Amino acid sequence: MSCEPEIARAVRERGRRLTIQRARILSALRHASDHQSAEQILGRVLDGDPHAGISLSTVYRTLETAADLGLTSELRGASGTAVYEWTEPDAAHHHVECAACGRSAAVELDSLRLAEAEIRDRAGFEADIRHLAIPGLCPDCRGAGGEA
Amino acid sequence: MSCEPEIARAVRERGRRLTIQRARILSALRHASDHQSAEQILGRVLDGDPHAGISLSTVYRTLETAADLGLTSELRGASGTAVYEWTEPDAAHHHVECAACGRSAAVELDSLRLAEAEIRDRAGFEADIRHLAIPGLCPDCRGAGGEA
DNA sequence: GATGCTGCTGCGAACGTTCGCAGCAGCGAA
DNA sequence: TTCGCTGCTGCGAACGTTCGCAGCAGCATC
Repeated sequence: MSCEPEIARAVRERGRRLTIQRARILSALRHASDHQSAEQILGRVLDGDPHAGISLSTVYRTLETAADLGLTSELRGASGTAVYEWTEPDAAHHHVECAACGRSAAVELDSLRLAEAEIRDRAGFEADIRHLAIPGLCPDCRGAGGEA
Repeated sequence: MSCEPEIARAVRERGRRLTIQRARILSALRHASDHQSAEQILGRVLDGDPHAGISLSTVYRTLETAADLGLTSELRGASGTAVYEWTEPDAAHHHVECAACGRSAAVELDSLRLAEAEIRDRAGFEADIRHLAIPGLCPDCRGAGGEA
């Protein structure tokens, strides 16, 4: 489990170095079934090896680097705490997050491709809407009378 | 300038209290020409009256309350620092922010209304896409070869 | 105008995240 | 295999933001 050739290749391919810390952090995130906060990821790494001696700064930096490489993506929900997930290349998707209970769901939104075109036309910007956290209300909280 | 009847009405209409602090903070944001960070808003208030004695906590809380009332909206860009703007009720719009230089532009995106329907159909969530900060590259930075 | 309820405020501590720095270690070259 | 460059790391401080608490003050009522 110290190898993960896919990770190693992806990191080195773009001139980045593969350190033990990066391998462990990315491996932990990859095998997580859910979104993970930086602290949770560090917990998982230290769970596997309490002597790993990895700092939270390194987790943040690794996740930033990995996002840059397209391996992971960051979501900043209403809670304020950022969560991270492993990005399967073929699974472009978006997240809706309930403003009342915090639950989130993944949806693929074709209409956002139109939005990219709209943005290019109207503002000249090249938008990047591959991952987006959209606020809303989940079915349960809608039924319960919203957030009020 | 201590009155601003529109603000007073909007605040009281929903059972909130109109305090001097709220009036000053919201007035400052309303007359700002641009997005303002919490600290900038506090600066503007203290500029007008150095003895106002308003704390940063109050600025944050007021902005949260006002967002709840629909008077203001919060944007969390890539910079990490939240900025706030006065919300004209008829000017629903979205923001594109350049990941390279930080510049931002406002666009109205009709396609996002489709996205709301898509989200309702596929996830059952009632999405709220009135204000959204979308990452991207501005025309200048696109021309300059992007961020790579 | 005086009174009471309770929502709002200032303070300071705490949280999650980023930054600067000195030293370490991955990777290519010899 | 050894060496050197420089990208990466751990540490700790700093940043922007949120939270808990005790006291203050807006507003309704009399």
